[in-house]
Amino acid sequence: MPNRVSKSEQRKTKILHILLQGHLIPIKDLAAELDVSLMTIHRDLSDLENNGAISRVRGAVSAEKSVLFESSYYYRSHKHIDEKRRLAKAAIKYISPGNAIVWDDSTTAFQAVEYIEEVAPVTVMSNGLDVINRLVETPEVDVIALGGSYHRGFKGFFGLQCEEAIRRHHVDVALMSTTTVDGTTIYTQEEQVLRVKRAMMEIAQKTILLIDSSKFKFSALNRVADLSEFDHVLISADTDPETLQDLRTKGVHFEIA
Amino acid sequence: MPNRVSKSEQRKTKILHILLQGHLIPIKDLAAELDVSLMTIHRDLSDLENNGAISRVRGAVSAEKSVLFESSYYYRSHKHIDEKRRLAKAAIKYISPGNAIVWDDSTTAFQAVEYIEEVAPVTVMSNGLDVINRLVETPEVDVIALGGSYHRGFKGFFGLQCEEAIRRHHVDVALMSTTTVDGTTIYTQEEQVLRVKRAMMEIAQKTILLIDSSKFKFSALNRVADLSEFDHVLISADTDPETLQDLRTKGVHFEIA
DNA sequence: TATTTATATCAAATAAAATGTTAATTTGCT
DNA sequence: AGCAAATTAACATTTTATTTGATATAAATA
Repeated sequence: MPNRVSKSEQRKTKILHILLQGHLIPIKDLAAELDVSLMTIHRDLSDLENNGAISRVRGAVSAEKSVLFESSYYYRSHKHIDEKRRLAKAAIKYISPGNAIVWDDSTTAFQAVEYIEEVAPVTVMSNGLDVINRLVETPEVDVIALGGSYHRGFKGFFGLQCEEAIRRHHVDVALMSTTTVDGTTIYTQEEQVLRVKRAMMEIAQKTILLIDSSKFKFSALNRVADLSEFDHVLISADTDPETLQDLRTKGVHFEIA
Repeated sequence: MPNRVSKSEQRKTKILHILLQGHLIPIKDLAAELDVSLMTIHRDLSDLENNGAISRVRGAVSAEKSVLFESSYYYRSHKHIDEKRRLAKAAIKYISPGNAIVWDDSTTAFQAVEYIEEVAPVTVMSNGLDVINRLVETPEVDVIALGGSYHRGFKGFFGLQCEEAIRRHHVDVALMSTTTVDGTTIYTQEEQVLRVKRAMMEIAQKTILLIDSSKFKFSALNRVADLSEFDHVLISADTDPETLQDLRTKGVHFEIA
């Protein structure tokens, strides 16, 4: 399966990368760097601005602070896709036909949409708009949307309404990812994301955490959980061996995918 | 703005029309009637089946009973678009910047997405997936998704979860449509749709009902409300004058759009 | 006002989706 | 089982939609 990421999405991701370097970047420089017309850059910037990822002043742009934590959708979405897909595929084996599953808004969990038909029929509950839109096309899957306030940066629904919607249910499996891992603890940057993840963990019989190799590099504000709280922790085979060894030393049980 | 309805959607609507005539129609006949290849018809039928609109037996198809009430998405969606747009546009004037609005999953209310920017910023709450997907692209609009179980026929979210999500809120305006009008009473075919509409009416300061001319022709099972319960009733100018006169005689206050 | 930046418009290029042909597979029947 | 019809799969072709850049227009800044 080839990469299905459009040129413009790739370009927007690159723009964010560039903006993360310096403070205020002239728009002309972006056009030169990415070798497209000014008009195209303007259009990209307009999209990014709509997603709350950047702010524009006349002639220049900068990244919003929240993007600095690599949590924004554009920043997350098109990196390490192969890893994420591998992790998602490995997670599928913990799901059985007839199960109800809850799925967070992470791009890692999203990749599981590709494999869900293998274990259909299932009921999938999610707060991620992309997940919902995709599964709605899959006849064997019953979809439950967790409502809430839409967050353009995460392309998902959050807030108290979402948390209450989660707690109305009980599911067999919770499948989720995280912003970052430090030691044996996982963290995320935004409180509302934390709350949703915690609620999902509470209502699930079995919890599965997917960690791609990029998650070991950053730090974030809010503690979500300890790795030991998950029934299955799946870590990408691309992860630095030292990191893996360190986790083993700390007594973490995990599976490599 | 030209019609933005794809050929295949138009064809699927035609297929449903044909199926509503007779009982069990041979697939070959459909291909001949619509002048496309068998393969294309098979693909269309597969889509319709996924939406729960038809059932297939080997060599032939028939419409599902629920479609007979014209409530299925395909059946509803591409008819009387101009009327619906006019109604939606007329309804916009009851919305002010800063308002919170709730919007049902009707195709009539959906048309209001075209005009919502005129009164932005607003907060829009809806159980219709198309509405949500569209408004998420509109920067000035805060979107609240009402979650619930996805119904493929209506392309929306329903059930107790949805109703509870509605009742958590209070909004300035509720904008909705109906399946049918008989006398001064509006009806709908499915109980879960009824429940959602009633909940929306309860939480709104001001309720607006949009009725296009086709709504006066059918009958349905569940009483939703009386026209007098709405603050504003907007009726399409294409409606039969006798019907309008009759409503006036019955003391209904409405506006023509 | 002069100059730069931003947006609108439209035509060309590119990408995506729909369609039909043919081949393979499945189904229902005897 | 074996046959015929129906369905699905695979792929080439066409059609449609989206993206892009050139140019024109408008808005902002100094």
